[in-house]
Amino acid sequence: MPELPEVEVTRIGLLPHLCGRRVSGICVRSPSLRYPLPHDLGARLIGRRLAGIVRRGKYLLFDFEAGKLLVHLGMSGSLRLVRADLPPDKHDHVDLRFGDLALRLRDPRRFGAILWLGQDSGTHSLLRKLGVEPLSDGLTAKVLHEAIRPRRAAIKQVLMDSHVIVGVGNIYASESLFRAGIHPSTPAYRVSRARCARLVDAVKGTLQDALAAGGSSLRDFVGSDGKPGYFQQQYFVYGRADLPCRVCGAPIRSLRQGQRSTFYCPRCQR
DNA sequence: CTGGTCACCTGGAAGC
DNA sequence: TGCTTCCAGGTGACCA
Repeated sequence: MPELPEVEVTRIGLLPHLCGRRVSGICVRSPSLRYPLPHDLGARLIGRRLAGIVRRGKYLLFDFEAGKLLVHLGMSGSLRLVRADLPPDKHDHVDLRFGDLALRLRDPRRFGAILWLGQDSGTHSLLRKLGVEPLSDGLTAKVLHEAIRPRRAAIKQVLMDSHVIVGVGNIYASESLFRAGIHPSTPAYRVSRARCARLVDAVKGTLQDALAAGGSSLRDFVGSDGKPGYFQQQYFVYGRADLPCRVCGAPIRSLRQGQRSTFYCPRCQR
């Protein structure tokens, strides 16, 4: 599920409930996710006050002042707030307890991650080489154009490269290219400056719309089923192979790029 | 450096 | 019904 909008919706949903509260206990039910879980999580966290939650790309950083807890949701992860006495599901791997509330990580595929970063959070290898934040002023046509100029790979794959731009996953890469009218197989270096400008607007617009769709249903975040609404979003092309393009009616096509499926409209995207 | 492929893991849907 | 195969929203490691 989680691309940037879902991660951000999660962050915004958690913040008002947890900020300023202290960890009263932890429960680890699985030895490892993508990486082994820190063995000393309890010692690091219990009694610590959560000062804030920031997002970098698809990483959430829980700021406990003494250090930061990095959480990544992988392909199938979700974070929910539940009553601490709610029995865990099979794939509920970790609880961080804040009094009678528990922040519960569920991740069936276990591609997610929890790491303790200590003080040097900015220099951690997972974060150091990340690209520009798409919703920040740092992403401009000029920046994108220069970043992709040396790249011969398909624009769709470069768009998903987190060392170029963070947070654009498989769904929103297809959606953004549709909005920009760019064919996903176009070699990145051949995307002109003018088309980079369209693409920048498309990426920002796509992510912002998804964010708005998710944010609009955040009311029930606590104790909810963990699906804060972003599934209602209507995609232009993703998952719509053979269906008519919502703009021109031509059948949407799909192809494989780097073992991922891509969807596009052969008439709207050149 | 770059681009291509693989691996990690589980579950749901489709095919036979 | 039951077995097999394919596919899934991420990303780092490894190779040429």
